[in-house]
Amino acid sequence: MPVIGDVARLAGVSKATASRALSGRGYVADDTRQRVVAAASKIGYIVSPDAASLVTGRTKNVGVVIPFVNRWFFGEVLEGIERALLAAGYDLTLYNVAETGPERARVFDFFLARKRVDAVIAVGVDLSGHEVDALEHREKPLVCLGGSGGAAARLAVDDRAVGTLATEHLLHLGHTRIAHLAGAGALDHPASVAGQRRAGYLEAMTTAGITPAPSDIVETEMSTPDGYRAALQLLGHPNHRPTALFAASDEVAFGAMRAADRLGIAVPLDLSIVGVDGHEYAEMFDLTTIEQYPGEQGRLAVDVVLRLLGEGEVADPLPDSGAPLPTRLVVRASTTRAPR
Amino acid sequence: MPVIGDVARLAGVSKATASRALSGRGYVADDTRQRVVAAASKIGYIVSPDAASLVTGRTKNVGVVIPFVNRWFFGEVLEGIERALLAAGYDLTLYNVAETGPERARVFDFFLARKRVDAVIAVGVDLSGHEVDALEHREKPLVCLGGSGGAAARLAVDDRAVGTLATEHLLHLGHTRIAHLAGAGALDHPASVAGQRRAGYLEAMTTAGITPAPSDIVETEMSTPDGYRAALQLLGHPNHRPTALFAASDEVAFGAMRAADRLGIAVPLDLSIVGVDGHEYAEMFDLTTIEQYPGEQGRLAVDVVLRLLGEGEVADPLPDSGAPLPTRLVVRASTTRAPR
DNA sequence: ATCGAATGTGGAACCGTTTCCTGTCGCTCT
DNA sequence: AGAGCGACAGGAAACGGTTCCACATTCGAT
Repeated sequence: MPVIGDVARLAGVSKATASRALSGRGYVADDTRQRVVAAASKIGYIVSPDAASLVTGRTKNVGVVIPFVNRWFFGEVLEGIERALLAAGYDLTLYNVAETGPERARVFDFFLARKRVDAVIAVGVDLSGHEVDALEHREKPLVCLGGSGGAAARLAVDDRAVGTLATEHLLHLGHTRIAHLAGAGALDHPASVAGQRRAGYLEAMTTAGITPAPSDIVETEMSTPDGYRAALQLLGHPNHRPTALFAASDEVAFGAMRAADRLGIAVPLDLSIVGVDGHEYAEMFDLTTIEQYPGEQGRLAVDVVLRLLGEGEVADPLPDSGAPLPTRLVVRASTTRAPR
Repeated sequence: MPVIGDVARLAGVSKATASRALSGRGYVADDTRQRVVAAASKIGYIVSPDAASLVTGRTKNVGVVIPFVNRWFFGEVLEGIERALLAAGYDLTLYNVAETGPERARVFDFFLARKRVDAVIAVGVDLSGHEVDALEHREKPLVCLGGSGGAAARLAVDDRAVGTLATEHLLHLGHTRIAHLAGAGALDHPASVAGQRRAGYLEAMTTAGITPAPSDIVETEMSTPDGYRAALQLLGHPNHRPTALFAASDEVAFGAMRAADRLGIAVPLDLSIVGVDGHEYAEMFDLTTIEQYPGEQGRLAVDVVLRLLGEGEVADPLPDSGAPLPTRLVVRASTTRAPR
């Protein structure tokens, strides 16, 4: 395997000059540079990133910690991040970390603490103070996308407003008995995505002067199968039933639609359903939803990270760091006016 | 940031001994090791993987190239790989590479060619000879999971048999007019997953003495929305319709079920549907499917990779390298006897 | 008692880059 | 004409580990 010394010899220059010519830093005469580049490509030279980052301290690699890869939202974010990072010449090291536990601690204390990543993007994970400190102490920039606990740069949708908006949409349609399939984990972290959406729901209901029955709020994982289960539980009592349902995510909503179908409840005639995410399937299922744009969010997170790393060329200005990420209510056929 | 010299000094030993004590290679007296370890943890020492891999030539990092992260099958595989790699102390660098093109070439010629990964796992990607060579030339082990073109270690389901099995299931139920929603890309790569499943379907039909009408084979992307579109096209002519449908994947099958619902076609009364994958939602949708176990497949791929890397501790024996990965037909309510 | 192997430790070389420091030009400015 | 500066190139010192080699000790076997 050729090394830079080989390139230098072939081009008739010193290692120092070869390095400068290839990296584009420092003064190199134009024809010299050309000779070096030609020599390098001739013998198929490729720099050793290990050697380079050993001396520069930069690895051109960012770590992504993400609790799921197989939930639509997270998958989209991951794709967005990957694409943007690749375009910037960065590698992406994936840490799929869900629950708290020894495995998670190992990721933070061992994997991320090593010098292998220049920065970390945490998506949808509720970081402990200890975890944030560990990163900060190593001087690794940290960007949080959603989730909670991050003291650092944070990008997030206003999930409370999302919850309010979804609920108000149903209220405006005349519904009063509005149930909520709430994302679990809300209790541990009231600041979490699911907790915020639930808070927004409660706020809208309270503002409308309605107190939801406790049995009208059912916790569920943010998945279709569990949404199905939760919806069966919620809708199982035929005598008195909600006329509308705010599902904490589109995937939950799909499960609820399936449950309604199974129970012979017509959507939207007997039950209006609204979800959150703008899932790829939402259009097919005619689901009213509050869209967010996870792929774009991932791209944005990369923008911020690159800026934090002093990668100068990023042209577009930073989005107002405080401002929440955009969302949009898309009304489809799964919601309609409340029956009299 | 502490370096190994600091640890050595604090423990009163040489760098060499400290290194041996921490890595567990070579002879170190037991009490010496303890002193070194204590010193290391006291000052929070963590090895620099760059420095280590510079000299050893091993990075403890494997690259995964995968065309989608947001299709269920691929997401599951990725999760399985991640978990297994993490457990073995390896990092996973993700390359989300779909189409052929300059971006893909860049991944293979630049990213993967550098010394940053010890090996590559390619899942579901049809590798060109050039791409395989590039890796081989750098002496990087390559494990292919599904996909085609890999000359190297390959793990795969027998997708032709899967196609046959699914079709035979429908034939046994008395169906004769059996349509197929075929995964696209089959033409470019007849050896691809989708191409094999289609071949299996054709084989079973031919064996049964049936020649499917060309309009009964519709190509679709392996996604629910596109399955929906394709099924609408397939089932749109009310006069003569298939009584059964073999969808190239569960996700396609879900789209087809939705399309049937939309068209007022009852499943399974008017139309039996069988899919492939064992998708997380299959049970909820009562979908008959041929399960495969992508998470497990990912774990297996990691096993093979680790073995190729000479990671000795992996206890369980290699699965017979030629043998196809396991699958299982799971019959649910989406298939039933053909109407008379 | 002697020898060889096994065990334990340290010094120094090495991995492949980047970058600091020097040094040589050739040019412009005073 | 001499000083000063910018462009260019090379030697050598890092970066932070691992491992080869040499050397010292202990111990069991002959």
